Amino acid sequence: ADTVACLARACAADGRPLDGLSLLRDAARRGSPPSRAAAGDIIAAFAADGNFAKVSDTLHFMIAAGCPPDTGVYQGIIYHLFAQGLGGEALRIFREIKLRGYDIDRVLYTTVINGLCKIHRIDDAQQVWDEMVDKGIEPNDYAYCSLVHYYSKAGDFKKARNLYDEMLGKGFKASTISYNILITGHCVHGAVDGAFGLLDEMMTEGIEPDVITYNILIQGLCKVGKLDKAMQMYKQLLSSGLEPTVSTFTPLIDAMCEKGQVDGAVDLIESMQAKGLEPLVRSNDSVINGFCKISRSDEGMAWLAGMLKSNIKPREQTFNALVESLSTSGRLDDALLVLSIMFKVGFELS
RNA sequence: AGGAAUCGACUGU
Repeated sequence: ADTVACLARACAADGRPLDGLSLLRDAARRGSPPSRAAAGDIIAAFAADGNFAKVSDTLHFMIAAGCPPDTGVYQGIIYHLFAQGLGGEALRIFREIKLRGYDIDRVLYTTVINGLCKIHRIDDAQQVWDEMVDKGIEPNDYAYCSLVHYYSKAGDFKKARNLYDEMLGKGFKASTISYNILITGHCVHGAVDGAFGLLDEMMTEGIEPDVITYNILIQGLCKVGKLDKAMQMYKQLLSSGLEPTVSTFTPLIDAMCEKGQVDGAVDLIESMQAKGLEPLVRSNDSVINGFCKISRSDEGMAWLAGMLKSNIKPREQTFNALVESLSTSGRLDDALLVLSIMFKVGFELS
C-alpha cells in the first residue's frame, strides 16, 4: 500500500495526476484505502492545472473510500482557485468546510486573507483576519505581509508601514521579502526616493537585496524616466553576483526603445540571449517601434523578419507603426510587403 | 511533515 501511495505521489509530482488517481482507484478496488497524502497531492496537481472537475471527482473518491480530505487538501484547492481568478468559488468552499465543522488552521486562513487582498476585497480580508484572531490564531509574517502588500500597492504607505511595524513588534523579523513588498508599493507609485530609502534601511539592517529587489527598483526607475540610474542598478545587480531574470531586462528594453536608444536595447537583448534568457514578445515589439521612431524603419523591418522566422507574432499596432514609418520614409514597396504579411496574419490597417 | 506572503508571466485598456 505504501508503494502505491509513493507511486501515486510521484505521478502527481510529475504532472500526471490522472495516472496517480487510477493507481489509487485500483488499489481501493482491491481493498486498500488511499493515503491522504497521495490523494492530496493528486488533488493539488489537478487544481494547479485548473482541472476542478477532476478535483471534485477525487474529493468524492476520497470520501467514498473512507479517507475524507483534511484542511491541507482544501487549502491547496482554495489557493489554486484564487490564483486562477475563481475567488468566488474559493470562498464558497471556505464557507462550506467551516459549516461542515473543519477546524481552519493558520495557513488556510492566511491563504484566504491573501486571496482576498489580491482581488482588492480588503474589508473581507480584514473580516477573515478578525475571525482568525477570535479563534485564538495569531497572524504571522505571511498574514501581515499579505495586508502590507495590499496597502503598499494601494499607495497607502502609512497604513502599510504601521502594519509592518506591528509585525516587527510581534517579533517577526524583517526580510528581503517584506522589504520587497514595501519597495514595490513605492515604485508602483513613482516614489523612487522612498524606495531607495527603504533599500538603505534594509541594507543597514544587514538584509541583502535579491534579484527581485533589483527588478522592482529597475522597473520603478524606468517608469519615472530615470533610465541612467536604472542601468546603474542593472550593473550593480551583476556586480553583486546575482543572476538577472527576464523581468530585469523588460523595463530597460522598453525604456531604451521609447527614448530612441534602440542600439542599447538590442545590446541588452543580446546579453539576455547570451545568458539563455528569451526576451518577451513585447520587447521585440518595442525594438521595432523604437526603430520606427528614430526613422530606421529598414532595421525595424529586418527585426520583423527575424521575429517571423522564429515564429513570433508582433502586435497589430507594431505592424501599423512599421507600415507608417516605411511609407513616410519613401519605402513604399517594403510598406506594401509588410502590409501583405499583416493581412496574412489576420490584422487590419488602422 | 507538507501546504500560505514579494518583481514577473498570461488577458484586457
